[in-house]
Formats: sequence, structure tokens, C-alpha cells
Amino acid sequence: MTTENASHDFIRKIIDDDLATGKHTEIVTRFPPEPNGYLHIGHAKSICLNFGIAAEYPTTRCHLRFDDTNPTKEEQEYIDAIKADVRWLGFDWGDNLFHASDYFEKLYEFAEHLITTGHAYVCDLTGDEIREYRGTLTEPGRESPYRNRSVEENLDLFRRMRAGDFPDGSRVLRAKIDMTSGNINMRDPVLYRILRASHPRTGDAWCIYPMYDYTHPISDALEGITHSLCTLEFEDHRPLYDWTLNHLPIPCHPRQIEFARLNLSYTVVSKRKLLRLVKEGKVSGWDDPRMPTLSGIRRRGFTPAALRDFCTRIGVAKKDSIVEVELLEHCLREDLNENAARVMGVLEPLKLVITNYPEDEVDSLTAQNHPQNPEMGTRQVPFSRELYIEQADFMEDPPKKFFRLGPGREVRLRYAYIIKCEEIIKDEAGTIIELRCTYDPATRGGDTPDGRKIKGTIHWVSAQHAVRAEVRLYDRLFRQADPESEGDFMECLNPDSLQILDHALVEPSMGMAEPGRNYQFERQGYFCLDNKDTQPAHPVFNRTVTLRDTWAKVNKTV
RNA sequence: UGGGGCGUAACCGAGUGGUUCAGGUAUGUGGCUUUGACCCACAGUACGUAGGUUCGAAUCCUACCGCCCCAGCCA
Repeated sequence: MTTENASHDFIRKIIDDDLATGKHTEIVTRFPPEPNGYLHIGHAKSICLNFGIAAEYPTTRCHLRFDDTNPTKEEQEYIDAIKADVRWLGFDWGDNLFHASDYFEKLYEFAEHLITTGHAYVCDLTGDEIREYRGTLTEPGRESPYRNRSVEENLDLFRRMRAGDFPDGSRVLRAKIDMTSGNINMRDPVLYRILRASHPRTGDAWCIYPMYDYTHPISDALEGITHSLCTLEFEDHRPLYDWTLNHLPIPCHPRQIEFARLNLSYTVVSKRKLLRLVKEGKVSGWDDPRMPTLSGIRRRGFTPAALRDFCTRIGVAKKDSIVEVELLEHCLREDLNENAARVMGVLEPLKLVITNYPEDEVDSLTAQNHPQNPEMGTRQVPFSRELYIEQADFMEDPPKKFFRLGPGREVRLRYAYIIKCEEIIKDEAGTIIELRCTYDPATRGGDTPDGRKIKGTIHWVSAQHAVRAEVRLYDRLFRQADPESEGDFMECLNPDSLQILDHALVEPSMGMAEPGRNYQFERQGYFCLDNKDTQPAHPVFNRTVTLRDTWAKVNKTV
């Protein structure tokens, strides 16, 4: 739904205008991925734009169309993954699922029409020769010697191209436009090439395949698309888009509008580069939780709502830009803070014994699942004499501002008791291996009946009840904000982008953690069960994002 | 030296002649707190540059500067 005072981006303004003037009474957009790889967060921007518009205006729809005109790169696996990703993001194309390959026959007929009307010809130049004849950015091109073949000869040749009479790459069909155009796309662009490759949908029915610049406008027009939204690099192609439709007997002429693609700091958003990360083993696969792919992000624990929110917040404009990843994290935290149930988990455990607590006693304490939202209920957490706390929550020689545990200091155990550190046990190497504390029985639940202020509250688990877990901490994949601009992006990979903690201990309720759910490990961050590597007796948690940590910042500057 | 675009604070991004340029993020400072979280309050720097038109310009004009894209039988 459109909010009344929400400022519209320039594309929505064009649409508003087209509706107001009566140019259109219904709006049709489309998301046209090529099934040659996995969708990433950059695609999310386009999906949210196209499907978002469809959701905002009353008589509007958005098509999902696979741009499958290059069978050498495209696979059914990608088609399936893309559909799953779009659905996961929360969008529904209903009956409007299309493939450019659905139009192969029509595309072919239109090509014959272009030939018949003298606007296309079969060219026998080799690839190298075509490049040579094309000229350069500053010099005009030269006309192909095959440019002025008769309509009959062109038609015959083109039909024989389709029939398979010629070897791959031996001939192409070209548009006859203008070899001297300053816009290189208009220098007789290739429309069809001979390619003996099996297509995921049409199999071996074709040995010629149409090019993007020819296919796209026609596909759009056949589907009645009103606004064809694409990224900035296609701006130069718009004249060809329009030329194609102007020379064909198609009544519909969609308007192509270009916007800036999404760039995100500390990551790369390019299929080619992502593919390299996968191929060179820098990540575990397309769905590695550090990848900006939708599958990676999903596995990491990002929510569709956060992603959609992010896409609306970054806006749509024509300026090249790099959005800070902090904004994405903010959107995520905002959603997770509101919706994730709180639990306690100790990532790097330090044993703590409460010396004045009875040996065999086990208490059951009530903890809130969400302090700001009582409707999410409570749970019981077992408490006993031996506990584990976070190593980082104890310092033998703490600075003044450190208000966690230290020798002789008091701290609150979340939902449990106020304890005081009485003794430190070290091993022979001098490493602290255990803390001996006393508890104040009057503070059960964490309250202080005497009104004394306890600044620090830390999380804990009961030693005999805790569940052992593997926890994977992720950090940004690159060390530089703009890895794409600094030479080879592979060289600024962050070596610490993944840290595996094998001895984490989580509260017993997490033994029944649900796949696909987000949890907040209090004071740590948001986590979710890894859907791939979790085994029945071996839970694996991915850290989706940390909590904001002001202390870490203060601590760093000191 | 060709063609197409873009320049508003640290980062996105509204604004299209009229009081001291929305909003968000980031940053900083306070407050609150049984998560150093959340939340709340406050703070700061911007219209690429130079001219011009105008009572008045980020908005109009001119020139300049900077950045991005294009020479696949990829999309």
C-alpha cells in the first residue's frame, strides 16, 4: 500500500503520471532473470521494485520471466533456485510465469519480417571480422560486404540457418541500422547466432538462438509490459529496444526505464565474482552464509521482511552508489529485535562454581522469551551449583568501566541471582579455568530486595543441563568497503570471515530449536540453526548478526 | 577526439524558483535498563566548481571539473 506522504521514486512518479494522463489504466512490470546463476541481494532490489509496484497499484501485475536465450550458460537448476528465492522474498507471480523461450517461434517470424522489410540481413563475417568492421568508440564502423544481399537470399539463408545447414558461428542475422552511429549498439547488432546447444526447455528444437537485445523488447511487448525496468548499463541499449519494436508489427511498446544497480559495502555483487569465490573454494558454495546470494543470506538467518525493508529504504535512483552494509544490518536487527525469542547461550565457556549452593539442588527459574513483548511468554531455565559463563564476562584485572565479573565483584546472573567472585582457579599454565563464587539467596530471579544497584548482568547456562553446540560466527567477507575497486577483489578477502566455536553451550530449551527460526542469544546476537550441517546430536548455529555492542567500541578506543 | 548517464552531509535519499534543504543509516553526547541490547532525547558537517538570469536558485542558463557505462555471435 502506498503511504500518502511517502516520497515516490522517479519510476513510480512516471507510473503515477501515466495513470493520471490515461496513457495506461493498468501497469505491468516484470522481473527477467537469466537462469545462469543464483540470485543475489542486487536482484532483491529489482524484485522488490518490480513486484513492489505490482503490489501498490490496484490493477497491476508483475511477471516472472526467464531470459533463457543462451543455452550454453543456463540450467534448470538455476530456474528452480530463482523461483524459490523470489517466493522466499515474499512475492507471487501467480499465473504470470514466462520464458523468453516460449516466444522462440514468434521471434523467428518477426525476424523474417525484418528481413522481408529490408531491416535485417544474414552476415557471413567471422566474429573477428565483425568486431573489426564495428569500429571503435571514436571511429565509425564499416558496412559488412553482406549488408546488401537481396531479401530472397537473406530469407533463404536465414531459413537454412534455422534448418541447420551451416556450422556454428558461420553466419549471423544482423539488424541493418547504422554502422556510423556513435552508439555502438546501433552498428548493425547481431540478432541471431547459430548455436548447437541443448536448451533446458526447448531441447534440440533450435540451432539458432536470438540475442538479448532482440528478444527482450519483443518479450516485453508480447506480455503487455508497460514499464520495463532495468539497470543503468542498458541505457545505451534503449535506442535498439525502441528500434526493434518500431520496425515490427507489434502494437504494444513498453517504456524502458533504467535505475542504478545496488552495490553494498564490504561485499561483491556480481555473478561472475561470486562464481569465482565458489569455484576457488573461498566459500563453501553459493549458499555459504557469507555470500550475498539470497540462498546464502537465507541460510545465514536473514529474514525476507528485513530485506524488503532494506530495499525500500535504499530507494531507487540513477546515481551510482554504494550502500553501507550497516543499513542492511540495521534493518535486520530491527526485525529480529522485534520477533526473535530470547535464549541464553555461552559461546566460549568458563566454569563457575557457586560454593554456597547445595551440591544436588536444581532450581527452575522463569525467564522471559521477550522482555518487551510479554505475549511471547516465559520458559523455565534450570539452575544448579555448577554453571558456565562467557569467558569475556570475567576479567582478573578489570578496568573501571568494566562492569561484569572480577575478583571480589558482584554481578547479576540473568533471571537468577546476584553472585560475587571469591576465588580464581588457574591451571599450571596460568590460564583461568574456574571461578568460585557465592550467591545471595535473597536475590532469586535477579531482584535486589535491598535496592542495591547491580550494574552488570551476564548470561549463563547450568553445566549439567546445557546443550553442546557448534556455533559459526561470520564477519564481512572483505576487509575493504569497496573490494571491487581495489585491484583484484580476491586479495582483500577477510581471513577471519568465519570463526567456528566447537564448544558452545546453549540452554536446554535450544535442544528443540526449530529450523528456520531466529533466536537471540542474549547479549550476543541473533542466531539460527544451520539447515545444512545440523545433525540430530550436533546442532550448528549460524550467527546472523551481532547485537550492537557499545562496550566493544569503548573498549577498543581505550 | 565518439555515444549515453550521473554529481545534495560519512553513506543512501527527498526536494523541480520563495522562511534557517525531508527522512533513514552511521557517528558523538546524555537518559533509561535484570541484554553495555532495545527505547528516548540532543548534536553536527551538504546542494561538484565558476559565472550569469532573478527581489529571490539545489532548482533556470553558460562554461568547466569529476565519476560511471558502451567496441560479446553474454545478459
